[in-house]
Amino acid sequence: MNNLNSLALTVERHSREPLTMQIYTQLRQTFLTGTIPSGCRLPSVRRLAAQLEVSRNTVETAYAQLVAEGYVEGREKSGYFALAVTHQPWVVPADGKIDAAVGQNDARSATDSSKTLPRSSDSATFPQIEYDFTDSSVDLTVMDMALWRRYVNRALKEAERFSGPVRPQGEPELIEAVTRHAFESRGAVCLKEQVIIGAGIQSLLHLLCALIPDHYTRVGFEEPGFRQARQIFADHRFLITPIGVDSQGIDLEALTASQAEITCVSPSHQFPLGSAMPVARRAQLLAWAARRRGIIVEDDYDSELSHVNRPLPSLQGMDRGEHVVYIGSFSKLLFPALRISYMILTPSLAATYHGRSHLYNQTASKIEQLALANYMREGQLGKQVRKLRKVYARKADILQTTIQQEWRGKAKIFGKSTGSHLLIEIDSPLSAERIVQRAEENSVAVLPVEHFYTKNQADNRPRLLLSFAGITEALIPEGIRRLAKSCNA
Amino acid sequence: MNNLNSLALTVERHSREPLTMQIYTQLRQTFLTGTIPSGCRLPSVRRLAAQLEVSRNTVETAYAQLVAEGYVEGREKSGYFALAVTHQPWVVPADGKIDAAVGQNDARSATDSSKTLPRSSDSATFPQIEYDFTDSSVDLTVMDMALWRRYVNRALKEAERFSGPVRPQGEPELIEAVTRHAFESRGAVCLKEQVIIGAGIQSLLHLLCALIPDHYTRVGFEEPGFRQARQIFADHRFLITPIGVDSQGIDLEALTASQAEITCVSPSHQFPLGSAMPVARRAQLLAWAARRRGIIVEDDYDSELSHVNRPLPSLQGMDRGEHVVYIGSFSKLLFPALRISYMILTPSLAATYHGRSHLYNQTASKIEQLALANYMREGQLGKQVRKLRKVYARKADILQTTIQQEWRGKAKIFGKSTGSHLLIEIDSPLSAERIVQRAEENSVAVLPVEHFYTKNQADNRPRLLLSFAGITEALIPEGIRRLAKSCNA
DNA sequence: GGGTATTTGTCCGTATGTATG
DNA sequence: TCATACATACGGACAAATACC
Repeated sequence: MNNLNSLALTVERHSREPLTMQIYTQLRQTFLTGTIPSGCRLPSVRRLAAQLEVSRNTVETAYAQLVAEGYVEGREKSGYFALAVTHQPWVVPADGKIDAAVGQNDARSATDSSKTLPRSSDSATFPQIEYDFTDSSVDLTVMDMALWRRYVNRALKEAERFSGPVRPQGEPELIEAVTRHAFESRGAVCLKEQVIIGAGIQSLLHLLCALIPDHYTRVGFEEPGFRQARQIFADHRFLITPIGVDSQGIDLEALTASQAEITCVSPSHQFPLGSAMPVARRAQLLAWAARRRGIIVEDDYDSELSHVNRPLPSLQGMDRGEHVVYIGSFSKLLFPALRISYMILTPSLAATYHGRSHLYNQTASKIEQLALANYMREGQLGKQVRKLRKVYARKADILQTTIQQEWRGKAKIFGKSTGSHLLIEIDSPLSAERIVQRAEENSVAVLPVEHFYTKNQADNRPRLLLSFAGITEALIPEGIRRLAKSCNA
Repeated sequence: MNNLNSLALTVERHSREPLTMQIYTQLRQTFLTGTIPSGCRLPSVRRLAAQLEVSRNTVETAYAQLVAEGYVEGREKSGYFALAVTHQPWVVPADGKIDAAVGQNDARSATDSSKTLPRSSDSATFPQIEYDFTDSSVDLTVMDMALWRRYVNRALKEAERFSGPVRPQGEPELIEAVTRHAFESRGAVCLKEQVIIGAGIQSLLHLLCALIPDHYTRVGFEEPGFRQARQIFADHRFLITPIGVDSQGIDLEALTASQAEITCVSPSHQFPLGSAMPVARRAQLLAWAARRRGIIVEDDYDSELSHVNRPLPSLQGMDRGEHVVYIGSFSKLLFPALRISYMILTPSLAATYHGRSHLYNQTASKIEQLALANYMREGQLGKQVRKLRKVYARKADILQTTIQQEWRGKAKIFGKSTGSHLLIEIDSPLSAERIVQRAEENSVAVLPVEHFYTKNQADNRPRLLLSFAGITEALIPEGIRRLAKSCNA
C-alpha cells in the first residue's frame, strides 16, 4: 500500500484540449498500462494542482471522471486510491472462431455509406491508402456541420418539453417535408400516408419485404447492381433472378422472360454502370408492371446530384405511384452518419402498412428527424444539394481530363453526367483484379465492376468504378496517374 | 397589388419565446389562414420594427425565416412580398383506398415504444384518455433531457472534426461500453466482436434472421408473447409455433415436442405474464439448446428494472453464450425516442456476421451512439437506472394497494416485482373485451392479455395488463378506481 | 426629366443573458 | 469562481431602389 506523491504528468496551457481532459487522459493511460499498482494512493488534489500549476478544481474534476469510470476510488478526507483495472472479467479470451472471420471482410464496397473496416485495434493489416476512389458516401467538406448542430440543438430543446410518442411511420413534420422534396426534386406524387421514414435503405426494404403479399416470390435484380438492396430481398427468401443491364438500363425482355413479379431498378443513374433509362424504356417497364401486376422498386440513390441537366422525372411520378415504390436517402446528401431514408409506397402497400403499423417500430432517431424536417423546411437541403452538384461537377471534370491525358483514348468513360462516381473501361492486358491489386500497392483504392455481379463475368476488358465523393479534389490527378501506371504491364 | 402598412401583431417582451420567433409564428399563421393576398407588400422592416418597438434586425430575421420557407419573397431595396401558398401541387387527392386502412390501426400495443396513433390531423375519432395504462415506454419525468442534450452536443462537436466512416457493427466506444454494461448488469459474457448495435430490437432481429443458417426453419414462440419480435420472424418466413407459458416460463415439453430449433424467451420477466424463470428451468432450456443445436433468443426487455432483488443472471451468461443470442435495449431506460439497442451474438453467428458485414449498414445514428457511449462510460446510465427502479417500485406499490382496496381479493396480481407493468386476473362476470370497452368510456386505457395471443383463448377469467411506466403516480389511484367500476356488472 | 431626399434591404460589429465546462 | 460559447437583440453604416420636387 504505497503512496504516490508525484506523477510524471505534463499539461499544455494553450492546447485546444481542456486541461481536465489532458490530466484525465494521461492518468487513464497510466492505469491502463498498469504502471500503478492497485490500492496505491494518488497525489492529493492540492499537491497535484500545485505541481501542474492549475486550479484545484481542474484536478478534482479529472479525478471525479476517473472515479465515475471505476479506475480510482475516492475515500473522503483520506485520498484517492487506484483500483485494480487489469481484472476485466467481461473480456473473454478469443477462441479463434471469430478472429478467423473478422478480417475476411476486406471487400471495400463503393456504395456502403459505411465502409468496411479492419479490426478496431490494428489497422496494420491494411496498406495505407492515400488515394481512395471507393468512398462514395458524400463530400464532407461541403456539409456545414456547425449549422447542422444548431438544428439538432433546436430539436433537442423542443423535445425537452413534450417528448411525446414515436410515430412508427415517421414524424409528421418530416413526412410533410419529404413529400414536398420528393415532388419538387423528382416529380414523385403521393399522399402523406404513403411515405415511411426509416434508418437507412435496408430498414425500409425489410419493411417492404414484409408488406409485399406472399404470392410475390421472384425479384428481377439488375446485374450488376446494388448489392445491399439485393441482400435484403435474399434475406427474406425471395428468389433473385439477375437481369442484364445495357446502355438503356435493365433488359426488359429478360425481365419479362424471368417470370419475376418484382424488380429493383435505379433508372436515373444505374448503379454501377451509370446508364440512364430513356423515356421509351421507362414506359415499357411501367407497362410490364401494369400487365403483370408487378412491383417496381425505384432506388434513386443519387438522382438529385445530376451535374448537367435535370434528370428525367422519376418512374414513380410517371406512373403516379400505382406500381412503383420509390426509395430515397439523405445519407448521400448530408453526411453518412445521418441514418435517415424514406420510402414512398404504392397506395395498396400503404393500406397494408397502416393495417399493421402497430407491429413495426420506427427506426430513425426522432431528434434527427425533427432536425432534418426544419433543415428542409428552411431550404438548407436545397442549398446543400446545389453546392454538392457544383463540387461534383468540378471533380468529374478533373477526373475526366486526367483520365484522357493519362490513357490517351485507351480508357472509355461511362456515366459521368450524374452523381458521385463514374466507370472506366480500360484497354489493358492485365485483369481487373490484378490492376486493383497493383493500384493498392501504389496506395490507390478502386473497385472492379465485377464486384457487383453475382456470377463471375466472362472477362472482357477490365472495368473499374471510380467514386469521387470522398476524395479531395487535389488528390485526383495524382491518384489517376498512379492508377494508370498500375495498368501498364 | 396593394400594400400593407400595418399588421395586427403583438409581441410579449419578457416571454420565454424569442421575439423573432413570436413575429415569425404570427406572420406564418396569417399566411396559412390566407388573410393576406398573394403579391401584397408587407410592411417594411423599419416600419414594423417601429410599430412593435423592437430592433430592425429582429423583424429582419423573422422575415428571413419566412423567405426561407417560401411564404414571402424579398426584393432587394424594394420590400417583402407575399407569395401564393395555397397551390401545393405535391398533394394528390385521396382515392379512399388508403383512408380505409388508416384508422383500423386502433390496437394500442403495450410494448410499442411507439404508440399507435390516430391520423395526424384529427384525433377526434378517439375518446380522450386520461388514465393510460398502456404506455409502457419509460417514465419520462426521470430522464434529465438537458443532461442528455449536453452529451449529444459533445458528440456533435467531436464529430465535426473527424466525421469518419460509419461502422456497420456499431461505434467501438459504444460497443465497449455495452459489453461492460451487459456483464455488470446481466452477467452476460462476450467478446466485442459478438456485439452488434442497431436502431431498435426489430432491426437487430432482421439481421439475426438473415444470419441464422437456412436449415433452421421453426421458431417456438412464447404464447402469449412479444408480438413485435414474433412479427419479424414471421416476416422472414420462419414457421412460428406458439408454446405455452406457465408460472416458470416457457413450457419445455411443448418446446421439445414442437421440433423447433429456435426459441425466443424473456426469462427474467416473461412478457406479458410476468413470470420469472427459475434456475432449474433455465438449465433445462440450455440443455435443450445444446442437445438440439438450437438457438435461444433472450429478450431481456426490462430486467435491469427489478424492484426487489437482483434478477438471476442472464441465460447468455449461464451458457457463456454458446447457444444464446442476448438482446437488450436502451429505449426503455432513457426515453423511447432514442432508438438504440444491442444484440450479443453467439460466436458462430458472429463469425457469419463478420464474413458479410459489408453487406449490412448500421441503422443507429452515429451521433447518438457516441453520446450514449460517453453517457454510459461516465456512469449516468447507472444513475438513471437506479432512479427508475425507485420510481417504478413506488408506482408498483401504489398500484398494488389500490387494487387490493378496490377489488378486496377479487383481483389477483402477477409479476409485480420487476419492470414497469403487472398483470391482474379479475373475478368478474364481464369479458375482458367488455371491460376494456367500458374502461375506455371512463377515460381509462388498458390492454387485455388476449391481445398477445395468436389464437383466441378459451375465455377463463378476464386478465388485464397494467403498464405504469408512462402514467403519473398521482393518477394511478383514480385510474384504478374507475377501472374497478368498469368491472362491475 | 434629372437631381435630391427618403425609404428600403443588407451587412456589420457589439452588448447581454444564459448555459457550459 | 472564472472563462468561454452561444443565442438573441440591438443600432450604425452602406448602397440601391423609390418617391418627390
